[in-house]
Amino acid sequence: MPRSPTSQRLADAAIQLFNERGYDETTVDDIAARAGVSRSTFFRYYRSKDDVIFPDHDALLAKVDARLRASTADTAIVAVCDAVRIVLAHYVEDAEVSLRRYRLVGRVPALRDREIVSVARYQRLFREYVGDWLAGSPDAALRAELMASSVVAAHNQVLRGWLRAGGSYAPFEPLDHALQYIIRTFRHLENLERPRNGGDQVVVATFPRSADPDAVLDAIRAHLGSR
Amino acid sequence: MPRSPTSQRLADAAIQLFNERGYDETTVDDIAARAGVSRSTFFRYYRSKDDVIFPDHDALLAKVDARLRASTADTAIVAVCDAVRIVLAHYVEDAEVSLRRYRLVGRVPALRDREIVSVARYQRLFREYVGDWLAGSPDAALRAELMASSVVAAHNQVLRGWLRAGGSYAPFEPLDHALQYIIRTFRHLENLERPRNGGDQVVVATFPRSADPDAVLDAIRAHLGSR
DNA sequence: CAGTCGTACGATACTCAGTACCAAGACGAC
DNA sequence: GTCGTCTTGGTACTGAGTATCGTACGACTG
Repeated sequence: MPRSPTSQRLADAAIQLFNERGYDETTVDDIAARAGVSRSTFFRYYRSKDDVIFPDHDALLAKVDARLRASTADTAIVAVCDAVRIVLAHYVEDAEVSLRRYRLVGRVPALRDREIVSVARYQRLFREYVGDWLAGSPDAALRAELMASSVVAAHNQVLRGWLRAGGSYAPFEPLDHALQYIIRTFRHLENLERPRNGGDQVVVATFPRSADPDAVLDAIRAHLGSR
Repeated sequence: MPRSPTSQRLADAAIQLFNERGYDETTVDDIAARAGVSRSTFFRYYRSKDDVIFPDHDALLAKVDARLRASTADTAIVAVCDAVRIVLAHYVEDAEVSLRRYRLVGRVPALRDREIVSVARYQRLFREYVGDWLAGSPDAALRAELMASSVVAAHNQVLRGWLRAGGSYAPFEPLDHALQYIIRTFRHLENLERPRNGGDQVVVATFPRSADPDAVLDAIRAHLGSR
């Protein structure tokens, strides 16, 4: 859906004014005036003053949700990692807007809070998805929470790096790198949680050939932990 | 610091009214009136209307920060896991208040958002702490973000369970259980990240003896991943 | 062309959170 | 007694967000 011209003019006016005078120093009347419309019209297009900065989160959330539902991945964590790519892709798509918003949000605490809340919505979506997927398995809720928060954290980390660098590279390899961390991690966790079907499992640790034997023993003990 | 009587009366009045009429339907004037003070006085004790629900987050944050600085743990993740206990302990300490707040926050979106923002502050604190600790090691920022978010997620998960159960048990064993997940996980991650000093390392995968050979190959490939 | 219906806009008025400022009382120190 | 400080109340203001009404414009129909 192509945004209406009025909506676009309002967004442009808002960004301009926020950069000129700052966010708190800009009133909705100012924005409306510069866009050449009335205050009423502003609130018809945006529910609140900060909505003009975070417009399409709802649509993006819906897209992510759809992707999750349509996923054919064989693991919850893989499905979520796949879905989070959509989010990053969306930021990269109009890098201009993302960068302007990033610089603005960095200066205005109220907007930072608002962004945190938005991100939490994605995390919640992931958590519920993984929770359904794992339903019944031990510690399902906990693992769902951990997976969701990890994926979101990885995404945020990569996104922030990309934004700080001014969007000067394609951030998808870094994202995949980070997500590999997580996938390996949770595959590892699944192994930890899978002493079933008779326990006919061989546990092996890997060490540098030069390692101190005592260190090896300590590490093995730690690895086995409270299993 | 024992809270002043006026502050206490205001908090009580607010809770009462929020439960009677709902949060949005209660004005600051109402609260002040029921507490028998003026509106001005309310804003002297609480910066905003929702501050009356989330009072001592700043103090708690400071306590957590102090604990981190004083930590003698040998691993960043252990230090953070230790620090997060303070937070849970604080909730458990006055379970009454925690439970009332929990029930209220569950019904009021604005308060939920506010709580999310508060939690993010802890996460940020953890992230910076771990980031400093790991400074220089590969993927330090990413790992710091992951550790911080995981610890916070585990804490939230345990806390929510405890609150949902009406605070009917001591939540510290569940917390330790969850934190064990994380500590094992990140110890694992450190191992993955240590193919240095010559790379004279043997990589070994572990599988049930009954596993399908193709599945084994796939898993090994995935495990090696982008290493 | 005339009538009409729906939509988008402007204008006004209102509620309420949050800020700034000032005046009055309480209370101890001296 | 008086001075200074600390707390409170009162008053006025800004600005976000809501509700409502009237109206102009265009489209569609007869």
